[in-house]
Amino acid sequence: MVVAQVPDWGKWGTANALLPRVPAALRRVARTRHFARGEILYRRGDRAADILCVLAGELRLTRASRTGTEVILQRVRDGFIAEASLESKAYHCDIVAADEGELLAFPIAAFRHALQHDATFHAAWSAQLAREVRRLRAQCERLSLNSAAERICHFIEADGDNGEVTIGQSRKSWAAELGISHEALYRALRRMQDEGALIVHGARMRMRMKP
Amino acid sequence: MVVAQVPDWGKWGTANALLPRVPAALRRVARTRHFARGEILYRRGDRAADILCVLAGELRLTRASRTGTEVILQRVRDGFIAEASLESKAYHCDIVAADEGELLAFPIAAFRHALQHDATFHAAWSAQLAREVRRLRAQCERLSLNSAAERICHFIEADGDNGEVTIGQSRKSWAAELGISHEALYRALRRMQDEGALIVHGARMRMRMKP
DNA sequence: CGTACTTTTGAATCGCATCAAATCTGGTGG
DNA sequence: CCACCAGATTTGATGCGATTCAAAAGTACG
Repeated sequence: MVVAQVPDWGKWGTANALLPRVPAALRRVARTRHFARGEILYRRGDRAADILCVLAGELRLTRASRTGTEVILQRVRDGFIAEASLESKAYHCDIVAADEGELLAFPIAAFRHALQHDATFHAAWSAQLAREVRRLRAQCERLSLNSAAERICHFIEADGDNGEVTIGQSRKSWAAELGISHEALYRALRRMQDEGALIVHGARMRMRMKP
Repeated sequence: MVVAQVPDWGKWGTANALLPRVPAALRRVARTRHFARGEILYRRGDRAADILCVLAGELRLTRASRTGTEVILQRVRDGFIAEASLESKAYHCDIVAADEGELLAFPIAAFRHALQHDATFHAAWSAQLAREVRRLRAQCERLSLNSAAERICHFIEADGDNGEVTIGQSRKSWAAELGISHEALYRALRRMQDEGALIVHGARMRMRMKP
């Protein structure tokens, strides 16, 4: 792995809630790594040696079904990814770079040690896991809806702010996150616009209230 | 809430990994509660006052979609449920009893205090959250499959043991967990049996390897 | 023995997946 | 600057599988 000492902690950790709570001893053993778009950082089954935190770009936790379709399980642009790997010997998913960027890698043993000896940090970590649990429950709920339009509405309500959301990705990969084909997504968006239920401006879209 | 002092800690906690790690101070403030089949213990939006642990029977974390379909997000017969409520003021889902049974309720403030002061307990709690994260990711992956047969196979591989699984619930509610209608489940099971891909014995079923 | 619920099968309908193809886009190199 | 390419976007046609509504048969329980 291409690594380097972390140069400056001050510039990171503004958006992510957990990073500022990382204790000094753990910071000292963290390494940065640059990644290119499309790069596969870890594969399912690889030994889980590090806890990863995305600083720039985008990483995704994915799994390929038997038929070859890629399922997006987590999508992170700022913060920790694959948090559950702390408790297992190997990664259970692939970790791929959707956008060129940079990550922080914390050796797992040091990470465990820090949690064990810093209750504040441990509390922040638990809160992070709880957030991820809630996010995943919302995603399960969304995937249980059986029309494309319903999933789109659910996404805007859950991930958006007051009926408005900005899609931070291509529509094609948004479709994968919603568990539908990209054609179905395009058509559903078109129909919803025609019916006046949705207003689309590029990557920003807004639900319209029913009369 | 109908509560009572916990009579005997020795009889609980054999199957669940976390319960034996609960420190004494927290045990002293725990209460038991009996629940009847069909009872709704908490509704979405209710203030989250307790962390719940199922001792007997079955509790489910559910959410109703706009169209009225019930989505099953978690199903627990032995262990903690709605763990993420530790981090929020209110429950985000309904908690309903699928089978008559009994639960332990830990006041949230005392639970937080115990985590903060007992690193071993806190580590066990984090591990529990991580397990739930992995379980939910598997469920998301399953719900991303778009045929009933594929979801059945995925369930047997993920929740079963070496291609064999015992369904601990009615097929109707299994269908809800798989995100398909119960008719589709019956038909898919029938087709898979006819094709020789699956052997069904009541609640137990086994995948057959391809030649 | 009746009631409530699950299990099972049938028929009709609808929406999504899939394959195909055209257009548009951003980025690369000549 | 333009040609070119890869990938995203968009539209069309077709078939399949799931949903839905309906109804019968089986099962558990008081």
